[in-house]
Amino acid sequence: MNGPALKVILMSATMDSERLSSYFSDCPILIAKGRTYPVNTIYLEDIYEHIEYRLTSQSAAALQGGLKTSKKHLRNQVGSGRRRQDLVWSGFGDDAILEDSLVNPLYNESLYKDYNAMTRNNLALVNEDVIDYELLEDLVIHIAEEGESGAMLIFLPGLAEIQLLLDRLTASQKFKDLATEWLLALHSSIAPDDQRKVFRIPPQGVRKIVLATNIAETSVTIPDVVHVIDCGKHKENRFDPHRGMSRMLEVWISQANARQRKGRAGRVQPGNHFCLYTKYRLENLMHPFQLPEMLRVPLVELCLQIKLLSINNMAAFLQKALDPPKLESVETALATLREVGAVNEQEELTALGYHLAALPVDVRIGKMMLYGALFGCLSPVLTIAACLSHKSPFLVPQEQKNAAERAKKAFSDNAEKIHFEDDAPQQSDHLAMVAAYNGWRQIVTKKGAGAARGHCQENFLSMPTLKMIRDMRNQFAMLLLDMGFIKFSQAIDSKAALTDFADNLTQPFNFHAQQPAVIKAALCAGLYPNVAAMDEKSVVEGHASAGSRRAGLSSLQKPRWSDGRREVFIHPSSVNADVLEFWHPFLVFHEKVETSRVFLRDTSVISPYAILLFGGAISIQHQTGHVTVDGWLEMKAAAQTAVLFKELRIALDSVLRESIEKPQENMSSRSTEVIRFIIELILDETKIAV
DNA sequence: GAGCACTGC
Repeated sequence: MNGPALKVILMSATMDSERLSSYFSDCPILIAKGRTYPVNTIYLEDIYEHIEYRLTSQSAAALQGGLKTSKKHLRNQVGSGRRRQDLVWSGFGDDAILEDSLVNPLYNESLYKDYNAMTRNNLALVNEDVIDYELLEDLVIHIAEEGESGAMLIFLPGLAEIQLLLDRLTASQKFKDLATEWLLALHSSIAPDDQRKVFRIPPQGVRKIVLATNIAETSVTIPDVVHVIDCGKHKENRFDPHRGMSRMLEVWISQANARQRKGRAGRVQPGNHFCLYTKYRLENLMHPFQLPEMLRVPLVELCLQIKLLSINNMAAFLQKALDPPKLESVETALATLREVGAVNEQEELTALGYHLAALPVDVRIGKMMLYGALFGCLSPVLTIAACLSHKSPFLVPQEQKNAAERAKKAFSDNAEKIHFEDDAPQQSDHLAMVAAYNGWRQIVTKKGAGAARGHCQENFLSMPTLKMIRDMRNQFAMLLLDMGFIKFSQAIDSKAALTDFADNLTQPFNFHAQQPAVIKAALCAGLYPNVAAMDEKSVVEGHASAGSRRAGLSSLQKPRWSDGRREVFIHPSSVNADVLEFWHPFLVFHEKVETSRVFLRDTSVISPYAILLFGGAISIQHQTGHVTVDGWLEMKAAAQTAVLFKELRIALDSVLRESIEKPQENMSSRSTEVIRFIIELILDETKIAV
């Protein structure tokens, strides 16, 4: 056949067609697009030109100061009376420095010859890196008063910014005088029912104004939008392979994002796209496309899948990708696979790696599921796995924040005392998820969907998320069954009985499903080395009797935590955020994200036993009676106890190897004994004093 | 004292 090769590419609706075309410039690509109307673009300079707005050196200074995105900082930035003070606080105390910093280094007089003096003044002073809420407010009011009818859609980077503008508009007298507006927020953490409100059509004479994140860029389409206001920024999650964690950064959008946002205006009639950035920035400073995903995310799962294809030279293979990742990123991913035990020192896929590749989850979550099956706590571990890989079922409606937090805390405190045999507060976000899911599941089966919906309302749970969690649990359970990790005490006779079999508490894989200590041990075994330890100075021996599990560690102030390399913070949404007294000085977590600080999203307090059994290398300091795990996790233990744990670890490793290499076969009686002994140890820590 | 958004085996 002659002529250019024909390439057929199936595209999802959200794929960036223009970026794709740029990759395949050698052959024509036909792109089908929905019908749209022309959209008029109004840049920052045009906004300044057309609305009465003067950026004074005072207000510009406030914009200069607010480079950080913390909420406190956001609030300071927009407060009108305290700007001078804020400047001092920001380190701009000296007026001479202040004046210097007010000059926009990007300002190019020659570009704006045809604009009026005030516009030029504003452009010379403005710091585009900071969102100007005063301008935003004026612009919204301007459009509300004079713009043609139709909904307004405002793109902002995050929830804090949405709330800030919402508060500003509600407080604005001018805006109140209009009294004909619908103000709505759109964000992924808003309950689906509230999200749906953005689709309603307002009555004649009322204008709908939606404040949204980039959820409205592709995921949610509001048909009647006529005016788009684009602040030009969004948040991006970037994985830093060097530090081994993700960071949420507020960055400039790309030209492609800007095009997509603009397109949100012209779906029912010609529209307007108001940009809070200059034409110069769009054309010369913004990247044509967003940083490709392969360069932003951890490559662990991708590398595991590639290993499964028996491709040995990982780095060379990935260099063939459209956007080859950095070598460092590949190295980090391989190091994680080695750490988890999915590949050996020679980088060959192990039996464990082979099983993990078949599970559609993060490798550590996959490992946690295998441990859950082996240690008889499958049901709760599947729930935790589903929550961590999808999303938490807990809702936090802004208006009922405190009540929602109390509801979650009640699940963690095991308030109903029906989910776990241990009735103590569990200090665990993960066990709160389990309690919430189990409670919901019981109500669904006993009283039906209607009652369950009421239960969700009362307890601030998301019904769609719980349903998704249920489906994911079933999927995971079927995969584990196929692999041979799930064994029934008596054969299941029909396919129907397999539905929700993972919930069956009479089966061996669930013998310990109601014992928090066992579940937490499985968590630690899977998620390790994602653990944090209380700062030495924060550890104060508690009031209860020594040696007892209830001993507790009390601290008058909030304890400080470390991941071994830096100070880390329990995320404020965690049930452990305000706890002063912990059962043990150790936490296990799944995700560590840096925003304003390094936060641990979901945490569970775990005992030193879990770390001794499932953590890294144990080293014993015979003289001092201290044991160190992985060189930084320190605990007190008699030398002979530590030696016993070291031996137990060797026995456990061989049991795991046996069951992972031949999951279909029944475990040898010795292995069964080892597992039984370890579970006894986990359940009754007084057996060996640590 | 804080939460861009998707997807898939």
